[in-house]
Amino acid sequence: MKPPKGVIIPERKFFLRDTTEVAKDLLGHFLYVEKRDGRIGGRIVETEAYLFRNDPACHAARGLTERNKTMFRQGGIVYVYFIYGVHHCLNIVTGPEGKGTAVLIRAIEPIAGIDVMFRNRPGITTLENLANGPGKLTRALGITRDDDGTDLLTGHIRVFLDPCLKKNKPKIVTSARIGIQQGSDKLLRYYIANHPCVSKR
DNA sequence: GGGAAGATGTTCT
DNA sequence: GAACATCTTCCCT
Repeated sequence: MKPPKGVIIPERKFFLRDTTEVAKDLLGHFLYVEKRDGRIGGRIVETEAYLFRNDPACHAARGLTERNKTMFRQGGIVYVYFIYGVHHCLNIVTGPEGKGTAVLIRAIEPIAGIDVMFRNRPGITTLENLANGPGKLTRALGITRDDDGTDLLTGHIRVFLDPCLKKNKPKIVTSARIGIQQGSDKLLRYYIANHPCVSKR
């Protein structure tokens, strides 16, 4: 994929770091998908970390299975799973191979291919509601289990870094993760303060 | 604007 | 058979 003008292309080591660091550092940067309809995507505004060690909410916590095996690959790989019989969720694997940790992308601010996203989300009328939640985001971007295992450094899904954030760091809010029972006491959800596209305050 | 209900594939007990 | 990293619709205030 041809990167947008002025962005920085991350190296593999960006994703091989500590999961909570990656989850925070992804905020404000760009996520793009390029398929039949051209390049669509936007700015990441909300993430959650899933840690494996001591984290029962993490899919990898119960060991390697057919469903979660992608989570045990090296950092920078996309892990997509199907939930509630209805929705897909997009994760970015972090750490070295075999670690079993990942960052859930919970929301983006749409920037490119907005018309395509509206087409993918019939009935939605506002920009804020287009991708402000993990299931909504995958629907808007057209991501399914077929995209599981895509490498963010070479594939049709990419992360690009915004150089402007080095000077203007976004204000990050930390909170408990959403929609889980076990491990809900851990503060592993991160989002950009006062951003309209965050799923929940 | 908010709470309840329903949809429904895949994994695990 | 239950649980699940969710979203939408419907009805109420």
